Amino acid sequence: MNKHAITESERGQLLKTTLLTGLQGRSLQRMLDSAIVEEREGRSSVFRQGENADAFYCVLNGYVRLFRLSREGRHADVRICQPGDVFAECMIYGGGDYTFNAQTADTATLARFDLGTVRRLAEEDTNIARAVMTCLSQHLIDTMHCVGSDRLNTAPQRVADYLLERCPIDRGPASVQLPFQKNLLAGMLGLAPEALSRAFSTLRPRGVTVRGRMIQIGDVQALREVV
Amino acid sequence: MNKHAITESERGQLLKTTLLTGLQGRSLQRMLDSAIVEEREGRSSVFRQGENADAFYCVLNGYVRLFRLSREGRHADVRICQPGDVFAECMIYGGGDYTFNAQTADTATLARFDLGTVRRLAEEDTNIARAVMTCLSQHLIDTMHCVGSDRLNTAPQRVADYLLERCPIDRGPASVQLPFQKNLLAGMLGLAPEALSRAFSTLRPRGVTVRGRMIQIGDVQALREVV
DNA sequence: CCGGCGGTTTGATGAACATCAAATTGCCGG
DNA sequence: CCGGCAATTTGATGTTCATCAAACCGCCGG
Repeated sequence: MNKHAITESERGQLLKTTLLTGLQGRSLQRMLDSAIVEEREGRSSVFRQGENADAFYCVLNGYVRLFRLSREGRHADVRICQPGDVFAECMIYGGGDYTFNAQTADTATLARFDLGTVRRLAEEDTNIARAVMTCLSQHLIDTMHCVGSDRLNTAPQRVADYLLERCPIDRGPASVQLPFQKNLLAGMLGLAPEALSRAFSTLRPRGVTVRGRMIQIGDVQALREVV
Repeated sequence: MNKHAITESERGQLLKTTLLTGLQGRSLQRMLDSAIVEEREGRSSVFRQGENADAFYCVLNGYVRLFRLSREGRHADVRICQPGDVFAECMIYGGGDYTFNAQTADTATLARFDLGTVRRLAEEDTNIARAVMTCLSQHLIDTMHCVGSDRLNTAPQRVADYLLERCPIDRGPASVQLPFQKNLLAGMLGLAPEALSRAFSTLRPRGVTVRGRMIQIGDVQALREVV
């Protein structure tokens, strides 16, 4: 793993993250100054469940799986983080140990923030406190949505939801390019990879065709009926 | 629904909520001053999904279901709130509309906080900001735990988890008194009531006996093996 | 062009859980 | 103590999804 201070292009990516967007001037600079950039290999562990929490992260590039392991060794993704996402920021005020594992899915660039430092900054600087609260709030809303979605919708419905959410248009045909392996999408939707594949098959009569990472949607309106 | 300013005994209960515990002095007083207490009947709707969000709540007494409805009318609980819990606080900085429904399960006493007012207080008062962040963080950690638990554990394991978490002791026999109907427990664990009942049956050979709301555990150690 | 490898799909099977219906229990007011 | 109602349990059944195994595909290095 390669650690270094922040470069100009990384600065641009950091500005797009849920945490730093909305910050400017002195507040922004303080946050940027406290960041350390890490270049990581694929499948590298960022932290493990049970370890003492000392940092949280922004994803600049690549993907990170957050997951838990059962005693018997089964594996369940809790969240898939993309560029722009922030993770483990709940530990700033959550204290104690990490409650899940984090592992890069592919080579990834992360910005690391020290928990204590940011906690101090948040207490001094109202703007930073607001940024943290906004980030936590959005994250909580998303996670509650995830619980509801898991409990309410079947696999094809969750897949249709995902596709519709990144559909630029409202009606007629469209195409969606998956930003990562189907493997990760399965984890994001709480499915085994096989189940994702079958969910796509189920959607085929509804006008969804799959070619690698490229998904063609015959009619967006029609797909909306599935959900 | 009966609305009134805060009484002395309600004050005591509010102090125990995730949000106000940790606050004192002037900061605490500001929050208390902004609260309105609502006495509600059972099954009364606190707010609905899609409505413009203008308030969040602390539960002083009784229970509140947070749930989503599918288009076909199916129903899924996202969270069951108990006395001491705070809900919809993610809207302080989440903005926009409520993303789920809230309904009292039984007669309940809630403290209502105006979103705009508390947002303003949080910007002025570092202590209040810290309280909000702590509350959001804990809530987020719990909700992520819920996602992982739903995806990783079977019904009997989730029930065992629940029982063990409110078990005062570490080994030997114990008993746990459910604070509410099994109906609510089922919703909390993401199960149909029938599935909860069957989960208890599954645990019977492991030394768990059920008599109404009173659950007897033969050996806590043994139950821990189930998880 | 060939072979190999990882990711994906397909097939077969079983476990877990929802759903519907009916029996049972618990609880409350009379 | 007796209904009566709601909550819970039990039974029967079907759906959904995980799991294991095998086939398939795309991609890359030789």
